Amino acid sequence: MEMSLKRRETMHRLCGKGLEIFNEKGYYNTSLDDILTELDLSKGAFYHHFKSKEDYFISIVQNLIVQKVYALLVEPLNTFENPLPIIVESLENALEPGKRNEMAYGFMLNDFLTEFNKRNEEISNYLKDIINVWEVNLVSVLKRGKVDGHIARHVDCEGVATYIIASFMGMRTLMIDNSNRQLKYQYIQQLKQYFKSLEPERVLA
Amino acid sequence: MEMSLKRRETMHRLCGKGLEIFNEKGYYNTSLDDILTELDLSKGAFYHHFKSKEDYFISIVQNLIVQKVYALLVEPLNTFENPLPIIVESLENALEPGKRNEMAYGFMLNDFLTEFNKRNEEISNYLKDIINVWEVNLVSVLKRGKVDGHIARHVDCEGVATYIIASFMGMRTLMIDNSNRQLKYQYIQQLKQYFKSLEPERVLA
DNA sequence: AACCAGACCGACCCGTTGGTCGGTTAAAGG
DNA sequence: CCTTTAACCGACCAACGGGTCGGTCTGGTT
Repeated sequence: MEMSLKRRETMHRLCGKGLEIFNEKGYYNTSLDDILTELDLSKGAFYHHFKSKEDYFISIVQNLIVQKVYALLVEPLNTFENPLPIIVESLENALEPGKRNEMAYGFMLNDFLTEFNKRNEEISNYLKDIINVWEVNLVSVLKRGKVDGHIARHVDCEGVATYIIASFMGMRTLMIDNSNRQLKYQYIQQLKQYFKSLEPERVLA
Repeated sequence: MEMSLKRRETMHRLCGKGLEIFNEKGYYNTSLDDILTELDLSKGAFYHHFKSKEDYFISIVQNLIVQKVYALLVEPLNTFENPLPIIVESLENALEPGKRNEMAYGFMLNDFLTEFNKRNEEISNYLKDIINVWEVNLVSVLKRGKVDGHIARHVDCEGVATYIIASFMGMRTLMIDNSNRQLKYQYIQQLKQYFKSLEPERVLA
C-alpha cells in the first residue's frame, strides 16, 4: 500500500502550497488553478492525487494543521512548572509569525473555523476536533496547577480554558492587517493581568 | 431627492431579509436569488434599487448593523455608574439571541469581519469602523471608571478594551452551533473574574 | 524492443451566480 | 383618455470554478 516517492512528493508540494494560499486568501476564494499555476501542475495532476477539493483540504488539515497546532499550543504545556506562565508563553509564541515563513499558524484555526462554519460541516468538525484537543489539554494542565498550588482552588478550569481560547481566537479578528505588534502586546499584558486573578491568595509568612 | 414610499419599503424589505440570510449562511454563500425568491422579487427589481451586491451589503451594514451594534454595545455604556458591571451586562445581552427574531446581533460583526477580511477591503473597512467606535467608547468609559475610583489607576484602558473585544469576538468561533448556554455562562463568569483584577485594592477602613 | 503503469496534461463540461436589458404593469398627472 | 415614469419582470449573458476524460510521456520491467 505504499505510495511511490514521486506521488508522495507531489502531494506534499500540493498540500504545502495549498495551506499557504488558503491561509492567505481563504479556501472558497482560492481556485484550484490558483494553486496549480504556482506549482506548474495541471488539473489532471491534481485529480490524479486527490478526490476533490474538499478531500484535498482535509488532507491539509490532518497532515499539516494538526501537527502545527499541536506543536505550538499543546506540546509546550507538557511541563511540570507553573502552568500560567507556560500558557502565556505558548500563546505569545503562537501569535508570532513563523521565523522562516510568513504564516501565523496560531491564526489559521480561527480563520478556517469561521469560514467553514455553516458551509461545510465535515471540515468544521475536523477543525473543532483540534480545538477540543487543545481545550482538554489546557484544562488538564490547569487542574494540575491547582493541585500544585499555583492556581486558586475556586477556579473553574473549564471556564478558564474556554476564556483563553476565546480571547486568543478573537485576536485574529482584530489583528486583521499585518500582525500588529501593539495589539499583541496589549493582549499578552491583559492575559497576564487576568491570570493574576487566578492565583491563590498570598498567604503571609 | 426624496424616495417614493414604495421604493423605500422594498429596499427596506430587501435589507432586512438580506441581513437575515447573509447572517445565516454568509455573504458569499448566499446568492441574490436566494433572497429574491423569499421576497417574491426579481433580479430586475433588485438592480432597480441597488447598484450591485456589494452596494447592497454596504447599505445593510450602514442601515442595520451599525444601529444594532450601537444600540446593543455602545448606548448601554452611557451611564455614570461603575462601568465594569455595565460592560458585563451589555456583553451578556449582546450574546443573547434577539427576543423576537433569531439573530444574535453580537455575533454578526465577527462573522462578517472574518468573511470579508482578505476578500473585500471596502466592506472590511466599514466593519472595522464599527469596531473602532465601540472600542473608543469602551476606552472612554473605562477611563471615567478610573477617575471615579471604580478601576485601579495602573490599568491600561486601551489594553482592556482590546482584550474585551477580542474575547467577545472569539466566543463566536466557539459558539458555532446554536448559542450554547454553557459556553456563554463560562464566558461571563471569567469576564467577571478578569474584571475583579481591574478593581482598585480595597483600602481597609 | 515491447510493454505497462502511474504521473501528468489540458480541452472540455456544466452548474452557479452576478449582472444586463428590453419589455410590461400600474399609478399619477394633465 | 393619454402620457410619463418608476417599479418590476424574467430571459439571457459571461465569467468562473470544480470536476471529467481521453490522451501523452517517462521510467522501469521483461
